[in-house]
Amino acid sequence: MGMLTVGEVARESGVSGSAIRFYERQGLIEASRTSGNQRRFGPEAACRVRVARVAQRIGLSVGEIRDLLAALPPEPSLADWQRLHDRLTAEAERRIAVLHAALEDTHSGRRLCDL
Amino acid sequence: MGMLTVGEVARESGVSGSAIRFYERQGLIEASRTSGNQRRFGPEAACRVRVARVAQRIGLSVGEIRDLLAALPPEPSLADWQRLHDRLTAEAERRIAVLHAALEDTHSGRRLCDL
DNA sequence: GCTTGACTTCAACAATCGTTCAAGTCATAG
DNA sequence: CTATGACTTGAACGATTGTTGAAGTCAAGC
Repeated sequence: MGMLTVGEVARESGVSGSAIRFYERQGLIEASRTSGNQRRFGPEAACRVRVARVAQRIGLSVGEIRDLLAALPPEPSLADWQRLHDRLTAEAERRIAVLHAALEDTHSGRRLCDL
Repeated sequence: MGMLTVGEVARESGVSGSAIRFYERQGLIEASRTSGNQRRFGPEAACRVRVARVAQRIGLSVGEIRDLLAALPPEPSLADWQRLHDRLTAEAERRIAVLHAALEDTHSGRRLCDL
C-alpha cells in the first residue's frame, strides 16, 4: 500500500509541508502514524488537498472545507465526488451572485453618495 | 460647515466607530482635529466609507481601497466618481472571472483526482 | 459648573491561514 | 553504524480587519 509522507503529499498536491500538517490538524485530511510517530497518508490525501485548494479559491474557509470533506469517505465513489462537486459549484455560483450584487451597488454609486 | 464626529460618520455609513478610527489610521479617510483633539470629518467621509465597504465586498483589501480612494479628491467631480466606479467594476469582473475559473476546476474534478 | 454621553489613546485580544524556528527524532542509503 | 535528509512538536511570528477594555478628556445641556 502506498502510504505517503508529509513531503510526498506536499509535492503531489503542490502545497507546503507546513500546510499539510495544518490541514491535518484542522481535520481536512487524516493520517496514520508509523511506530516512530511520523504521519503516513493514504493515496487520496493529495486529492483531498487539491480539492481543498479549489474550494479555498472559491472562498470557503478551512472550517467549511472540513465539513465539506467530512462527507467524503476515505475511498469515495463517483457519486461521492459528484455530490461534493455539486456543492462546490453551488457555492461558487452563490459567491458569484454576491459579487454581481456588489457590482450593482457600484452602478448605483452616485446614489450611494448622493452627488 | 457640517463637520462630523466619529459617531456621526459611523451612523451615516453603517459601520462601527472603531472601524471608522481604523479606516482613518489606514488612510481611507482624513479627519481634522478640534482644539480638544477630537476627529472632525467632512461630509464626504461617510460616502468614502460606504464605497470602501462595497470595495471590500468585491474583495479588495484595505490597502487596495486606500490606493483607490487616494485618487479621489476631497470634493470629487462626477468624472472622479466615474473613474473609481470603472475601476471597481473592472476589479469585480476580474474576480468573477477568477471564480469562474475555479468553477471550471471543479468541473474537471474527476481528472483533478484521477478517479 | 457639573453631569453625561461621546470622544481620546494604547494595548490586548480574536479569527484566519499558515510560516518559521528551535530542538530533537526517524528512516534509509551507503 | 552512521551520516543525511526528512520528519516531529510547540511556540512565536506575520498579515488582515477589526473589537474590546481601561483610563482618561471633551462637549453640550441644564
